[in-house]
Amino acid sequence: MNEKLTEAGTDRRTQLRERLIEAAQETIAAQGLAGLKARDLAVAAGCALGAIYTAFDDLDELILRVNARTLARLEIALDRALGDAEAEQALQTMARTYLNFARAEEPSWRTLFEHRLPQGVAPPQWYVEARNRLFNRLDAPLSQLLPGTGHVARAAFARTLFSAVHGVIALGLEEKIAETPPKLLDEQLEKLVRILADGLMMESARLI
Amino acid sequence: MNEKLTEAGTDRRTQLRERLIEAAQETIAAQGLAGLKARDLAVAAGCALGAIYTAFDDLDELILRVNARTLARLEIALDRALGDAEAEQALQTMARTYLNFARAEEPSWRTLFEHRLPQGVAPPQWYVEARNRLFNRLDAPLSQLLPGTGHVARAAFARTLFSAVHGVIALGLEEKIAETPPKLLDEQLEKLVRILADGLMMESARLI
DNA sequence: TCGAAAAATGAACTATGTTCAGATTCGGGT
DNA sequence: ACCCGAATCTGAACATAGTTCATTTTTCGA
Repeated sequence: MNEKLTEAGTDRRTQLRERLIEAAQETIAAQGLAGLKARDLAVAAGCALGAIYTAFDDLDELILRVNARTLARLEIALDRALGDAEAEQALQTMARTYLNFARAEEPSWRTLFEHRLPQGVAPPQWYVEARNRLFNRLDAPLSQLLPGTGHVARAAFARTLFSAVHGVIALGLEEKIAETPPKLLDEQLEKLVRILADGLMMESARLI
Repeated sequence: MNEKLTEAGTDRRTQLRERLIEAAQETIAAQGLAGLKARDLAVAAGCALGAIYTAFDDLDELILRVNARTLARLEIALDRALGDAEAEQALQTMARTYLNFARAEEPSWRTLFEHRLPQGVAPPQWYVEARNRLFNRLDAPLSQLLPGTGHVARAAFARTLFSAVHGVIALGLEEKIAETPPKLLDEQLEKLVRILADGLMMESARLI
């Protein structure tokens, strides 16, 4: 009967969920969120239209699952690129890796931010946590550039830095036609991070 | 017969367009883009459902018109706040004003970035221009902080700065439930701009 | 082997943007 | 004042969505 809800399992229900997530991921990667249609999804996953709703409450829940996987791939890319570089170099590498990821998986990446839950519905805890893990990646380099800052303050500023870099990339890749030329975007992002790192050093010097 | 297409005019067609833009603006301001429904809009504007499509090609065009007005209000807010303050102070004021505007008109503001045209459709020229005017607001303060930089390079970096600030605000106001506390967002934004201004001064000093 | 519980099915329902054939309104010419 | 053609408006009908649920099919323990 009803197995533990948190357990992975391999029963039919779980397999169906997996096939649906897989199919939705492929559609989103190829055509973006707007290309995801319940009927097409059912065909791709080899199930009936109604079966989608036996595996998930609605498409929103499914999309969140796809987003979680996109976040996981992004984390892997960041960890790989990071290696051991330090301080400003680490920040540069992470920003650059984030840009590369956004370019390589633009529809999936954009879906992370495009998708909105119905008004008043909060994203589930597991999703919020997955998102926050991203910001933590910035903690190490920041603690080098801002020694002596408290953990909480650093976490807050990590989020701010991430958001700033994200903003530059999100708007830079926008407007498919008159998009910022790739080379220019590369340069601008590097310049922004350099200026931020310089500013952080001054901030740090000011405290001494 | 057919008057010039670019002329404002006050014929029935133009009045209908105005009523529709007005009604759509109110709906978007109150309920966001997702709250905009063709049928409700027709009722609000006092016309038949089909009449919407005699005034606009589709809802996308109407939404762009609403966005243009939101941009215009944002520009007014920036100009008012700016006055004559200079350099870092000007940047701080603009960032702060942008945040205030986003908070005061969150659904309208969010619609500026949430709305996506169908794949492959470019936004009309008049809309792109309205958007770009925003970035130009940053040119004056930047030319103080980065004297001797060329106009083109400054324009590019103005866009980058705007995007960074936008990113912090956009992600900071997200997740209605676990949203960043307002006070913290205020502080983070100020800190980011201060660090950027500091970094810009170092950048500038390096060139001498 | 049987029967009840679980799972799957897909037609039907709801909600939404868009179209279009017909009705209505408008304006100029007589 | 009247008519008629052009412009405009109308809303039922259509197309496409997500979602539901009565029915059918499958599963599996007794």
